[in-house]
Amino acid sequence: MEEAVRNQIREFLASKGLRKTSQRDAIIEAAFSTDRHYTADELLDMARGIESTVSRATVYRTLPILVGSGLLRELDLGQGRKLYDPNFVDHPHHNHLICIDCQQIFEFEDLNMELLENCMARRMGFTPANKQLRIEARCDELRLSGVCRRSGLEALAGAV
Amino acid sequence: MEEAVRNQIREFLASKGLRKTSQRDAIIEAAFSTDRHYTADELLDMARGIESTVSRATVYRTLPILVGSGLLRELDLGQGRKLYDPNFVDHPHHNHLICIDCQQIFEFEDLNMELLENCMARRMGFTPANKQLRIEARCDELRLSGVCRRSGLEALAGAV
DNA sequence: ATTTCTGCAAACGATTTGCACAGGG
DNA sequence: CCCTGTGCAAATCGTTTGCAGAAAT
Repeated sequence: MEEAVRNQIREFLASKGLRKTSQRDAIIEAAFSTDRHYTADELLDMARGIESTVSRATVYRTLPILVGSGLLRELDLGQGRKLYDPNFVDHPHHNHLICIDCQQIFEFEDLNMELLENCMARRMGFTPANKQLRIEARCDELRLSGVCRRSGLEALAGAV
Repeated sequence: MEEAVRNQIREFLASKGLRKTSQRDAIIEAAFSTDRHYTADELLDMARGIESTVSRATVYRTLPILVGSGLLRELDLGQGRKLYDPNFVDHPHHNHLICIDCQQIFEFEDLNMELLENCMARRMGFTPANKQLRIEARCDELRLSGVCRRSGLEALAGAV
């Protein structure tokens, strides 16, 4: 976890009068020790690797705090559970493409899209606060060659 | 409900060997009798207005069929429950702006955005199948004048 | 000492499912 | 008749919450 992130979080907690506990520390440390997406439960596992007394409830109570700090992003990609994305600071405007074939999530950024979204919102009389674009798509390579290097998946015969 | 939609659904059910029942009829009739978004539970209420024996289970079992037919769109706007949008046929590429102040959902379309999304997906080696853009935003009018004329109005905006 | 935090377990709410019966073809 | 469709109620699953004790300030 970067020192800058650690400091920002520390400041945020202090500004809200929130206390420093070993459980929160462990959750925070775990939350920013990767650049991959994770679920609340996966974060629980990671945090328990640092501090074994962390409970699921505390993870669920801490996540909204981190999201509120602006350093962690909450994603709902429509899979029945939320994902958390610590990659938010470095890439604040990234979008997500979900492969229908292998379920992998790919991040991408595009300045034009970002501008266009802001433009649309303003035109309607709003100031955008949070945007999420989700594209579900099929892998071309899998369809054309039968194999996808990204996933190692092989296409079923006859699949379109 | 438009006759064209009714016919398309009828054909779809027949092509899948699905039977015609009074409950399904009522659900289908209800599903396409409005152009507003609704939840599964709201659809249950509407369908019961037509055929009182409709159960929640049947609604939940019928919804995926309608979505599969391509005439009804499933939305997950990150509110913990799914929304269904019968407006899909007329406006296949619309996006959603959710007002943080009044929670109203506004639909809008933009050709450039549509093109850009397709372009991004193809550049990454994918063929897009389903796209969903969600913008959460604050109402400028409410912020500036303290009142929003839209609040209390129809949620389906005429924005283009 | 005061107040926030915590773990536990129960509660929650949308959705799914097993079952035995109803009803469409 | 056969087999799909149905209602009911119980099960699921991620997430939230009430409570009493633990810990931070």
